[in-house]
Amino acid sequence: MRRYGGGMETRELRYFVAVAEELHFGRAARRLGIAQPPLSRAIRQLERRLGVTLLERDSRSVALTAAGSVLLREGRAALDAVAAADRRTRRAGQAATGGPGLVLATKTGASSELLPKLLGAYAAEPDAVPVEVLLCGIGEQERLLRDGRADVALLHLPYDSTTGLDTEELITEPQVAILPAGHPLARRPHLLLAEVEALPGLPMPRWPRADGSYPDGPGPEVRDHAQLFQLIALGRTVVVLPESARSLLLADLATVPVPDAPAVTTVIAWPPHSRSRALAGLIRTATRL
Amino acid sequence: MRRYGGGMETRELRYFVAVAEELHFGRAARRLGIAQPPLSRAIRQLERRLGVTLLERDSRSVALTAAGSVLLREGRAALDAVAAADRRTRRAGQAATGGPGLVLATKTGASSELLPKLLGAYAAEPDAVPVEVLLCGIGEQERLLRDGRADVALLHLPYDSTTGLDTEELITEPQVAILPAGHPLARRPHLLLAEVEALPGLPMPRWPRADGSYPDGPGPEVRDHAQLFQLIALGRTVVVLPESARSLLLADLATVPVPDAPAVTTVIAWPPHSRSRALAGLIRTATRL
DNA sequence: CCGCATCGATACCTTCCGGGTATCGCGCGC
DNA sequence: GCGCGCGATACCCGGAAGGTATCGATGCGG
Repeated sequence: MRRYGGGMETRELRYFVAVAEELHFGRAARRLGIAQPPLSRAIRQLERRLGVTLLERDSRSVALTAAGSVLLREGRAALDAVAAADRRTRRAGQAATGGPGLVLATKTGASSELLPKLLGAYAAEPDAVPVEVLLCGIGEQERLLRDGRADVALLHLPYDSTTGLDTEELITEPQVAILPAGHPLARRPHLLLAEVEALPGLPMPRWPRADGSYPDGPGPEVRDHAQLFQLIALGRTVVVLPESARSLLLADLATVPVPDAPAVTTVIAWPPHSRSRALAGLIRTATRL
Repeated sequence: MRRYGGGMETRELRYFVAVAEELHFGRAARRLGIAQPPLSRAIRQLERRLGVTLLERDSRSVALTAAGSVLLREGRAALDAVAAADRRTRRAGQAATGGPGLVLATKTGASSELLPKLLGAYAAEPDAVPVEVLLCGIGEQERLLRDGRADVALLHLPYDSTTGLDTEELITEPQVAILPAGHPLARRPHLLLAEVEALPGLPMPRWPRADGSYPDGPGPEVRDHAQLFQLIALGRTVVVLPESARSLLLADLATVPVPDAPAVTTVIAWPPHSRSRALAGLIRTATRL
């Protein structure tokens, strides 16, 4: 049995996170749908109750203190946990009335072979529940698991981080370079990573980050695999992907093994404390594939 | 940038967790320091807003629904995260004024060789901060990390669970049986686990669980290593411990290797998202020992 | 079968706090 | 110097949280 001394309210956390992200009380207030004065007051109260200065403010600028950055990081995690509690409880309530039993998050276009096999095998289990598949962008999965929008995800090491998640390895596969069918290197038995990266006139594509912005660089900005493959066919870029990406290839593309590229391991991941009956079943099915 | 739609307040979560743990509105209200009617109302409001029945109540008993158990589990995690945000922010504010920079949790009596070495080596680092050591009971460490009372912990696999934590392995050591010096088996070169467990009249001791209660069984209840060793010396029990426990042994005790007992790995563990400069330094020092 | 105790729900009142409007104080730029 | 942007302050209002009294149901002992 535990005691939770009357601590911070999530409202205060939401307010602080908004201000800390905007570094501007007016904008933060607008984003929160309240007026600016109550927001100022709320932050001051929070600072007084914590006995800590969170924001250094003069009338021209607002900046985070060291304690403020800690609360920004921890506060986001806490808000995610609260949001997860909310969503998962709602879903648990509706599960009885036919809603999806599990939400699985995976990267768009990835695991095109594994995923149908997994869903098929699981659906055949005696106590299977409906599985909703959530296709999402790069690096989005961890967030979805944390805030309760997903119960389980397929991640790809070493690209995705699994810190704070429980995982089981499913398959490991080598990577291949994907080239236009007519490219001179397309007939080579294999390529080295360095060779692929140094291909003149064929810079690696740039994927969007979590916030939607693109890193700097020479390569084209791509948003999904369809776009990517078309650009490769046009001879504008090149990419190294796990072997299984072959299954969604266009006709005029060729693959060449890249033995020194790190092998990609597909893992099934879930938040550590949530071990529902249905989730356990799905994981068991996955590891048996 | 993320939006957190106006969701649950921590007060509601605290209330629900109290009721779910007590399964009794009156007791829960007393525990929370409020009257019973506002508590009933708060739970009803929570249920209405979630659109989910959390508790099945007739006027004689209260029981959790499936959704209720989900909210109990997720709510505890969320409250821990909020408590962690609170505590870590407070500490970050006081850190400037000389408070402890890091709080390390370890089991009382364990790692008696490793811990001083680690603290010594870290203190010698150029940018070391003060480290407070928190001695705690079995299985308490995960909780301390989760709710922010500790920043880092020493855990012992396979006894402790590391789900949801980031870890680095430090050392792995075999286990030994600890016997009274005069015991007939004390002169054997090694013992099998089965032999130790079957010792007539020497049942394994029982350790308290997280909630303070003891599992059933024939062995004596022990609370710490001093108590345990005294009981062994008295010939009332026997135990299998990692080799390094030798360093805190009494004179009239003997150790015998137990090669088939699982090796114990000491790991340093920390919550996944909190990677402060000081913490990174401590972990680096630890892995270099 | 009838009090009686127990426990959650309801009714009603009070207080306090979250939120709004108006305004101030301050620093910057035209 | 004057306007303007921004955060802080002052003040008011409404609603929600909390308390007291009471009800209604249920199980139990006499």
